[in-house]
Amino acid sequence: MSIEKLTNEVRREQIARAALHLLATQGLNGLSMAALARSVGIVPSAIYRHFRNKEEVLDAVVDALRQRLLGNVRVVTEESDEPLDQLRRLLALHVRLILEHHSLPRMLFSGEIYAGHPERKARLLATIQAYLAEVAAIIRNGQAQERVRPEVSPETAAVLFLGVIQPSAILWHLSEGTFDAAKHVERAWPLFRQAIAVQ
Amino acid sequence: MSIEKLTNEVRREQIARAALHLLATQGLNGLSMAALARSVGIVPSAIYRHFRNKEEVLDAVVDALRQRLLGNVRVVTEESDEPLDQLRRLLALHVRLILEHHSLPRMLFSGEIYAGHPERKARLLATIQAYLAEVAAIIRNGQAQERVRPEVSPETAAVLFLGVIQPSAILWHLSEGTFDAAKHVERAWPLFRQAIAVQ
DNA sequence: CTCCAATGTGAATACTTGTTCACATATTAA
DNA sequence: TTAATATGTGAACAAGTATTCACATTGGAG
Repeated sequence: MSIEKLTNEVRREQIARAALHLLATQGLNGLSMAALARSVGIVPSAIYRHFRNKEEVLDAVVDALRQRLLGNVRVVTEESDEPLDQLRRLLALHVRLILEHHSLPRMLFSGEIYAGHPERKARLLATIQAYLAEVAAIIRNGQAQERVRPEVSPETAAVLFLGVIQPSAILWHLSEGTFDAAKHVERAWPLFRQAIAVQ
Repeated sequence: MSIEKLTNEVRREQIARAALHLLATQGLNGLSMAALARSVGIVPSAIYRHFRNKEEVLDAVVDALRQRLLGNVRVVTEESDEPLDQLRRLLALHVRLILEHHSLPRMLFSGEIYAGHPERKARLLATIQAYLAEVAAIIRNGQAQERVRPEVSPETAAVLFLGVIQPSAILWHLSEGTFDAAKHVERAWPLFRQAIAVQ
């Protein structure tokens, strides 16, 4: 009956990861401090050694996800030079993010997480807009290389890019995996390409 | 200090409408029986004269929304014969639905409402799939009329159709109206059309 | 090895949750 | 007008919420 003690840094990350998982599987209502503590094997009050309150836990989750999203953009711009190819790869990475973290991206984009909390709401909007800006930049670059039609609005196309992924994430989650998100995105990509690419 | 009494039918609808509004503005967490009762000017226990429990309230909300969604499809098929025109109109109606009911469709499609409740989860999936099937039917009809390219998968295109609307609904809600959903959809429509239509 | 700060515990806090029940009032039918 | 029924009230409920606090235990630095 020995109590295992972990250093703050480690526990903090462990808690954030568990919170992310709870949020993805059970929704915001499922993320109680009690449930969170149970899922990492400690007592609720112990969480407060690592986080000031629940707000800080949620902020950590949002931060973690923002890093993953923007990290994906960095990866594809390093892997490829061709804008349309970059977008195709980004789509695949985003799908993998969804499959890994269950439906957390769905949650991020659903806005459930911020309900009634204007401060985090703003941070969430900023995160999504940062991601959109990166996608728009890729599309703008595609226009410079004459791969994307010039009359296409990069901002509009970027939002539509999100639309390629998001509904499939929801359907995948709702159908408990029956709906194949990866396959859908694979099929939707040619449509998106047709929507923005030259000829 | 006279207590106003309404007939079951009226009160039921009033409660369902208030629940819908609470859900749209505050999220699932904001929809407590206490808050719901307060918003219609009665005491929490009085709700149980009209609904067996909270489940039944949520079911009523989902039902109301399903009727609106499928009703929109019926409207556009009566208003127009040209499939692409039908889709354009359906898009506009869906946007109006979002603007009216704040972000309830966002919520429906986000899956927040069912978290941890498999029975309603299934009903929700069925609702969305019914809507998708209607959209796919329009697209299939478009292929028969040689307005939509034959190699396009109607099911995939229907999901992408959702993707035209959904992200904009979220951004509109997150940005507190700063992001103009109607304008985005207006601009995204030519892209979607380009994606599926014959040139 | 000893001591101390860091980490975990369990009880207690005040509040909110959904729901039930006996009672009161308003509306409707006889 | 009276009686019956539908609707609303307020108190009580057990369970769950986030959070605080005094105390116990651990791991590592001296």
